[in-house]
Amino acid sequence: MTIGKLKLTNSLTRKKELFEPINSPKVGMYVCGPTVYSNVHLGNLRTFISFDIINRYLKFLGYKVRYVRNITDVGHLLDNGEDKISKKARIDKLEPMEIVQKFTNDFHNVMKTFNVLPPDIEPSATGHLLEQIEMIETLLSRGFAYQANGSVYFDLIKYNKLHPYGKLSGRKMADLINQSRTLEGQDDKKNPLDFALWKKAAPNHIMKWKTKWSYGFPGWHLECSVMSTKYLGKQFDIHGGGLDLKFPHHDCEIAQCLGSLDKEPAKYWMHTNMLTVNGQKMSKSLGNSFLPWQLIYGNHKLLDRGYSPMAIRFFMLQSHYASTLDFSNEALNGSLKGYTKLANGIRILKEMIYPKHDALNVNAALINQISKICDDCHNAMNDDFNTALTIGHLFNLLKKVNSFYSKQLSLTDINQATFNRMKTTLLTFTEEILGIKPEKNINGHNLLKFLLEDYAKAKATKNYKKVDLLRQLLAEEGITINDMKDFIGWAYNE
RNA sequence: GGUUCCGUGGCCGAGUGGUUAGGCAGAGGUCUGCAAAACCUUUUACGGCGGUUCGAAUCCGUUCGGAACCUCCA
Repeated sequence: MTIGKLKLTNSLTRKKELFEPINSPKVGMYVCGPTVYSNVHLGNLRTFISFDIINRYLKFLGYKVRYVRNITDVGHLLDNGEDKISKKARIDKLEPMEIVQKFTNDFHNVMKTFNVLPPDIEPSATGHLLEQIEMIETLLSRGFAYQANGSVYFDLIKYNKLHPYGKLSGRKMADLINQSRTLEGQDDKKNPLDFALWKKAAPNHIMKWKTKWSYGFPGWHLECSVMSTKYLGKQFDIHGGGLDLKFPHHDCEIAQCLGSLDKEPAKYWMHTNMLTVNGQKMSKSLGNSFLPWQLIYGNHKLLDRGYSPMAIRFFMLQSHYASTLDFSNEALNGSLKGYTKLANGIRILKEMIYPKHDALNVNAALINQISKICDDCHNAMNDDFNTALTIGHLFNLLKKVNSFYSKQLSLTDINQATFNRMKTTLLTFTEEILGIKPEKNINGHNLLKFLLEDYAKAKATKNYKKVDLLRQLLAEEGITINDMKDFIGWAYNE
């Protein structure tokens, strides 16, 4: 066996571990989704593309994955205690649910545009208020929470006596207490580190629900604990999110789950790294973030041009999810060219058929080489979903395909089984696992065929004026004509 | 200050003890009416210093530089 087993980096242990699901072949995966008070930006997109790959690859390996990705539609507070969605609703004079719907729609459009598969369940915080209230009650009854002025807070000092708080991010309570910052409206807390489970709403607050504690709303961390538990059980396999959620959000989730259920919620924690611009994290507050649409259409002052969604997806997959990825025109241009090369190769490969022949010239070395590259692709994905390395191997395979196409290598040198494996591997990894799908489709294949025949005739009669004209006309339609040794080929332009 | 991480060739970006990552760009070649595409060959490399080792980009120490988190963030 030359193909190994799946390993992934577990943020909880900081080690690369063999992936062993709790109830194989079932796999439960929870990923923190967006807060829908504005458009998702490119950095958010990177995270969701990364988990899309993980979802796709786990399914490819035959696991029965239940992928849950939430929509946060309440509970994210600003420094002054106002809810992000409430604030946007107040400014735009809209119902909070109109804000939520608008940006949820945008989020879904972006996901679809970038070929991100939808999750199996996409729960929202406001749809799970009863469950959240129940968890608060459990925490209160177990003594890990306390009421103060209509709000309920998680008692971290008490919790920390039983379970170390901050183990995911490597923080210690003593250090945290020394460094905590005083925020507005936190006078009710026993300890500044305690976080809200339920927050009493100010009179002008629009999003609020009646409970025995107050008219109020749930704290942000609570929804993820509640919804992951509800749909995946007390313990599930993978919990993911952006690196910036590791602390405090994910440490708080662990505290809520352990505090109410006595179980570690997730076996493996996975964190995706940040997209950077000139070495700095892309974020809304720094003003260096791009919207996906701006990148597609090229309408941003930092952009030289627009890039197609698949070129952008390819760009992101050329790095590992746990590394930062720096964003620049130069890097994007490089990826665009690489992507175009891959897309053209895929088109050629789809039309390539193994010829009928007497297999006399079988080249064992070539067969071994091709099968090794196919193994390499699997092993690269098995190594913590290393898409960058996988793409490297796919290009090695692509070279073979192109060599067969241009007849620099002959298909009669390999047997049918090798041909089939080469074809299946390249197509499956590119389209199913990496989710890179063809963007351009030529309508009017017959017309193209006719023009290429005409072109060939013009060439044969050395009518170069016509030859050049046909080349130019087709170039304007996005097609490059390639004169091959004994036939006329074509490819997509960038 | 605490926690975590990074520094690879012109650009992006894998690799973690010995053997070509890959893409883009550059050079040469095959092919070509000229091109283009493709393929082949090829230049530029592991921040500095010290250590471990037969051997280090990879391990250890140190130093310089950069980033993220500690406030909402994917």
